[in-house]
Amino acid sequence: MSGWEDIRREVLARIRSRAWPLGALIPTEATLAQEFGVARATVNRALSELARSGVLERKRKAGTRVAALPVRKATLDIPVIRAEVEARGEAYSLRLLRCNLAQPPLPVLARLGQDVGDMLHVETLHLASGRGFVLEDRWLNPAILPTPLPDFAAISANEWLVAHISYASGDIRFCAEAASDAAAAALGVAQGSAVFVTERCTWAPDAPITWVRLIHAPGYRLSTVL
Amino acid sequence: MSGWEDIRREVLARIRSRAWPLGALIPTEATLAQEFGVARATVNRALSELARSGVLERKRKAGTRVAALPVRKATLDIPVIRAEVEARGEAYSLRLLRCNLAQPPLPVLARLGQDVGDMLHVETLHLASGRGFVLEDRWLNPAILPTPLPDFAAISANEWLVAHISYASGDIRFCAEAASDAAAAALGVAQGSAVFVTERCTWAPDAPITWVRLIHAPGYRLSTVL
DNA sequence: AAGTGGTCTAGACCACGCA
DNA sequence: GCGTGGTCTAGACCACTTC
Repeated sequence: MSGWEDIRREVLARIRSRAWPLGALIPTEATLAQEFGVARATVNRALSELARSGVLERKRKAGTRVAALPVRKATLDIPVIRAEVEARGEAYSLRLLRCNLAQPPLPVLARLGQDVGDMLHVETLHLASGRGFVLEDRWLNPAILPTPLPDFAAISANEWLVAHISYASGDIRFCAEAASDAAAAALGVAQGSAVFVTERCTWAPDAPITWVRLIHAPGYRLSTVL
Repeated sequence: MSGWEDIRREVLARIRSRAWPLGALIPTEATLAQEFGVARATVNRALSELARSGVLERKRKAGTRVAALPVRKATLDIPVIRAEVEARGEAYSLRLLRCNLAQPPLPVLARLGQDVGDMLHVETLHLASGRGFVLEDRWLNPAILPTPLPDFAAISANEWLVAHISYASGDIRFCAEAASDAAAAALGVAQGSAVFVTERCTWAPDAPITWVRLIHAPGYRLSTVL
């Protein structure tokens, strides 16, 4: 009954009960360690976790305070599309719509921040039980690809990348858009339907890897627990 | 040069270079501690962080392996709406559109999982520099509210809650929808526009607190780094 | 300068989950 | 069983930040 999770719970209880009001300084790690009868490292673990989830704000010398305007931090799981489809108990398949070298449009270049000349343009339709699930529009830096090219009709670019260029850094954005005619046709929905769009950019330490836009079929939801 | 972050970097490098292939077992903490010349706790910290971000999968006795089908984990910051508007350098204001007791509709009850009778229905329009930014449709459990009621025309329900019922648990979902006529009118956009919708549910340990739907004006984006 | 959190160590015990 | 990761301890040093 005095693991770091117990201490975390107790600290949370004091915050909820207003014993430690929003914005207030709380006692130092050393003090709490003595009070709870544990090592300072244990208190540190509990408080660090709370800081990570946005409940506390910690600064050296300044001490630890209860976040005044809490920024909740939620963790999203971003699986590869095939895993996502199979997790729903549906059969996954894909259709390669396009795969050719071309000059990427300006918005893509702008997001990648670097012009590497022609890039490989790959369009893939991901299907769940034969119905359109996600339309993927991707630009790949050819410098990171092997020759001959992987067969993107057999393994999605998505999946090839995680298996071969794994663990790059990048950013991700989500927004809502009206489906373009082409996207609506590919997904088999009414043109102009509201669709959920994921846009991702990834870089190797030195060069851009890929820019990708995923247009999800209507009804798609992203969810997580707080 | 041998903090846990250095070890984390080195492990990531070995994974990227395929010295440790996807799905493979990696050496035990004790072994790596010896190899790197650090305490086991330091290796543990590095590997735990990598497991948290989805790069490694760890199990007692079974050991640590490189994730075969990595599920990237991204962290989302979910700020209070006012902070979000002000972070864009715009002036925040709000308009209270509705605040009355009523029986919540079935979908809301279903999500809350418990019927507490009439709930307080609060509709708020959040404005950024006078333009519609978010339309908030909220149902509150009156049992958690003080009497007299907080003045939701002065402080948004959103903000009142984080200040008074802070750090509850809940879940959150994001999706794209076509704006309803009422929502489109309130936000001043064309009816049927694609809008980004956030739906959140929060519970106290014993009773539901609130269900809320945020309809964001077109152009809204949720973003984070991977 | 001094106080606070961040990290590291060396050792220990425990909980889980394979065999 | 028994090997592995998960956690705890007591102590130490360091880095950052405010004073």
